[in-house]
Amino acid sequence: MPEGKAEYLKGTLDLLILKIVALGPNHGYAIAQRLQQISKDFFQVHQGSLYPALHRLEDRGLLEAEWKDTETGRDAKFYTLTRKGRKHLDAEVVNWERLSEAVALVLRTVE
Amino acid sequence: MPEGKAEYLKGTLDLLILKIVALGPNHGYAIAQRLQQISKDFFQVHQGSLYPALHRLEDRGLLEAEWKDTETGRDAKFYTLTRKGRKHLDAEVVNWERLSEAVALVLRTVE
DNA sequence: GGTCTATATGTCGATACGCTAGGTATCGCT
DNA sequence: AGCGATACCTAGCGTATCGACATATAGACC
Repeated sequence: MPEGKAEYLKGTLDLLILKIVALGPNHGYAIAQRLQQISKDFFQVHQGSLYPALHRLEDRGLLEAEWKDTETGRDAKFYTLTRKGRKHLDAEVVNWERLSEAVALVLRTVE
Repeated sequence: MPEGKAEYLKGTLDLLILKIVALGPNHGYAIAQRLQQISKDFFQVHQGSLYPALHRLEDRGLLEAEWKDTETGRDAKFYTLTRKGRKHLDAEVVNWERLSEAVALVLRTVE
């Protein structure tokens, strides 16, 4: 129920994360920030959604993780898109386009 | 995992059902058929998803049910959109537009 | 030195949704 | 009599997201 806050990631989270990582290797916290920023605050990924999602994607071999220092000298886990992840991302993008087109078809129906 | 079949209703099912019923009162089985037809076979609502969704919407006061005869003389439960359901549908449409616009924003990012 | 905020990662339990797989019954066709 | 399509339903499973919590460090401010 969208009481109060109305953000719902309806299964698009994996797609969005993969896309952000495709822009360049990044760590979880920064991925969430970029997502929020690019989407003009529409997407606010909570930590309880973010980290399990990243682990899921890593387990499936779509992302690779490596501990590195950030610019501020702190440790963070940087994720990189694997070849498999790139393929999956491309497929998911097509999938999303088909889905949104199908929804648009239904919503446009007036008869 | 979308192996084999790739249909996924990711939380849009309520929206789609409300929209179909908004076209005119209808019963469950026919709603699923119209949805499949309008979406050019993209959406194939399984009965295990369909009926619980209808009950959910009825419980929330967004749909009203009434047993009536179909043209073929058989009983079927016809659903009608309530005033509350109409409001909810309108809000959900706006919500969907915002969501798909936000996803598009992310997917369009190239930098 | 102590406190606070932002950064950064993680887990746990609850909740909700869609799917698979079953079940019931009626109608029309062959 | 048998079959497929119509029409309704439930139970159990997997899984994704959320809310709340836990942990730790760096920098700023007093």
